[in-house]
Amino acid sequence: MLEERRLAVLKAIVQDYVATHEPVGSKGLVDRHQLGVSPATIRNDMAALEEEGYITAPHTSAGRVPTDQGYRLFVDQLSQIKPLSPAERKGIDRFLGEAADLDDVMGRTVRLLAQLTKQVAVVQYPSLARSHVRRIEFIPVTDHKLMIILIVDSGRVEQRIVDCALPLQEDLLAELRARLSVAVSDQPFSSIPARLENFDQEFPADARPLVHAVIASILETVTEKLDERIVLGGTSHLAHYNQVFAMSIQPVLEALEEQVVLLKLLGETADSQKVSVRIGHENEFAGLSSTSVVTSQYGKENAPVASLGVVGPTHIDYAGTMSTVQAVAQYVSRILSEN
Amino acid sequence: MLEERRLAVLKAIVQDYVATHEPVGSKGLVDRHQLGVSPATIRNDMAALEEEGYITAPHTSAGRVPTDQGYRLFVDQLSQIKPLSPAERKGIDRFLGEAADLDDVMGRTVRLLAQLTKQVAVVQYPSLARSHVRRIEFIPVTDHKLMIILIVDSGRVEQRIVDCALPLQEDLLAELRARLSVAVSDQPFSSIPARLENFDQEFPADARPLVHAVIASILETVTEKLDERIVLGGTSHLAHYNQVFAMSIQPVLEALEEQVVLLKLLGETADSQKVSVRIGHENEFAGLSSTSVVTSQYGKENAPVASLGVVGPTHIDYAGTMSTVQAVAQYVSRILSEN
DNA sequence: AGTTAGCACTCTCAAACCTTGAGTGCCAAG
DNA sequence: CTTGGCACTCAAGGTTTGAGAGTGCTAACT
Repeated sequence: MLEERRLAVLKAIVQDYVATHEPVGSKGLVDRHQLGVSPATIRNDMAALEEEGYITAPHTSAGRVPTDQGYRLFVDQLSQIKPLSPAERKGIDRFLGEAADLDDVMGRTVRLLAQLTKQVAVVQYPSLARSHVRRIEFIPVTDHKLMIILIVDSGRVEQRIVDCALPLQEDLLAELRARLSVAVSDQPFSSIPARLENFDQEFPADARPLVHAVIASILETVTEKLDERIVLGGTSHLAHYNQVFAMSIQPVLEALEEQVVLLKLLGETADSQKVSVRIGHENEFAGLSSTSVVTSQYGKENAPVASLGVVGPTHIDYAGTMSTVQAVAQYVSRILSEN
Repeated sequence: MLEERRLAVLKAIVQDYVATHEPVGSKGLVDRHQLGVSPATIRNDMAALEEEGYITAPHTSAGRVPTDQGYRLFVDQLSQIKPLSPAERKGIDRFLGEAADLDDVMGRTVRLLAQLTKQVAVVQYPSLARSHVRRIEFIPVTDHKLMIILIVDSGRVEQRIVDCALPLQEDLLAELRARLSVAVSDQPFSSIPARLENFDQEFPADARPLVHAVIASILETVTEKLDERIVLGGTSHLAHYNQVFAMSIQPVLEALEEQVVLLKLLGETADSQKVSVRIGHENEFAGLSSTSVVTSQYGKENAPVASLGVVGPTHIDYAGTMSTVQAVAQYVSRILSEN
């Protein structure tokens, strides 16, 4: 009985605060919600909630504001993902459906997410680490230079140029390509280092320099280039908080400029198809300690290839944002699998 | 005589205002600069300068602030590009010298520019429109799918996949590649549409579908993909102005998110090796009307391939910024020509 | 002529002060 | 356990005041 109402009060507080961005008091609560009790009773509940750390008062005589912990409880137990309206779904479908190549898909996705949520959107390119090599090709550029092209199943194409001490020999290249093809085709990137471990043993000694150079280059691509690509959008929405809310966006902008931070942000997405939410101080990075991050993975059912999401203030509309992120992730998954 | 001192006064005002970001008064001017006259005399000059529109007073009893027109005069006549210190040159050299591939060069450049100038940095990838095709290659992906790879002299590699109605024939492809090679190798992109105009005539009728598809795809790459790539960095520096100066960064962030705007910004760079400066309202876009843009082209001596620059407040350190932008552009040019 | 000192005037900024109102916590009664 | 009543607290907004910075003007000086 009492427990139940307290949760209802917390829910109402979060909803009101998200809507108005102003501390919410007991009077307003009973006005705007059918709680069936008087403000005084609500005050008692609020005192209890504050005691337990779910809400806090900015100062003696203001209303209450949810804490990170309060939002957490709200997200975990009190909010349900609301399905998008058919119109929204159709809009997403149409906008993303027009995309031509991978770059286009990523670009459109980030703009779409930013626009729908009115927040900063973050979209990661399909991760090489979780992709498979589809093909490998060589293009001799000059006598001593070879371009290696890796075609990846997610649609990405990686290329790299190798400098070789000795002139390239066509037949050797063909041989190398054939064997490499067998060795790495349709294999996950993560398994490639192991697969190429003793690869050079199959070749005669005089072919080793070239083989080594090529393998080294591939390994470099496979490991180094794993610093994935990320696109960002909607940063101008940040300026809004700055004015309305008294919070500096500098640290946030700084964090968003760091690829490393973004990668970790998206990388920490729970390994499930569900949407993941990190609230305020749950974020590892100090600069993001007053923001919430809503992410989801996309890709095949059980084999996500990357993540996307949005970064917003902690007083974000969790239900709406979560559903949008989830929907967009699903659409991107579908579009990618169609190619 | 009188003209000369007035200019000196304007110069001093700009310098002081850039340094302090506060309106500068007659008293402070004579204190900080050796003008050899009394404040009262300066006041007369200031009144004249205001009359002519070079400076303005925020309110009755504050000092003066340069107008866009004032900055313009300062940049054109009163400031000289100061050479970088050897230490700075060395720093640039070392940092950019480590770059591996084109992506790396661009990424490092934008970070470097942002860090050196403490402003938002904008770097455009070498423009395809001003590049030359170095090679063209085909990779059959499936029976009906062909990947076309364009290797560009600036280091970019463009790829595109063509869907073909008929199965691909190896010999036809080889033939096509050979002829295309002759037709477009070492030619500027801009000339390609013309060169491919009647290209299909050389082939037998039954080969036309494939030839058409390939040509269409190349033309598409050549024209559509011309929406160039641009990287952005140092946006967090914007937050600083927001706090110190009372100017909203929202419109600026919005403008910076629009590829189109950025492209135009960089595209308008004067066609010379010199640094170009656009001040305040000289910028076409309303969102950037309180910012200054300092850009320079980079590339070969007489054949620039793209532009880079920074976006900052109108009260930016023009001399320092211009020299930094110029130096970075030169280094990037050198590094690119080395490959 | 051009330059200077002197002076009255204007206007912003910051501090001090007051008032208002929202919201709380507690208590005693239902 | 709930509720109405009441005293209390505190932030926010408005007003007043004083100080300070800077200007424009005039009259005298070189």
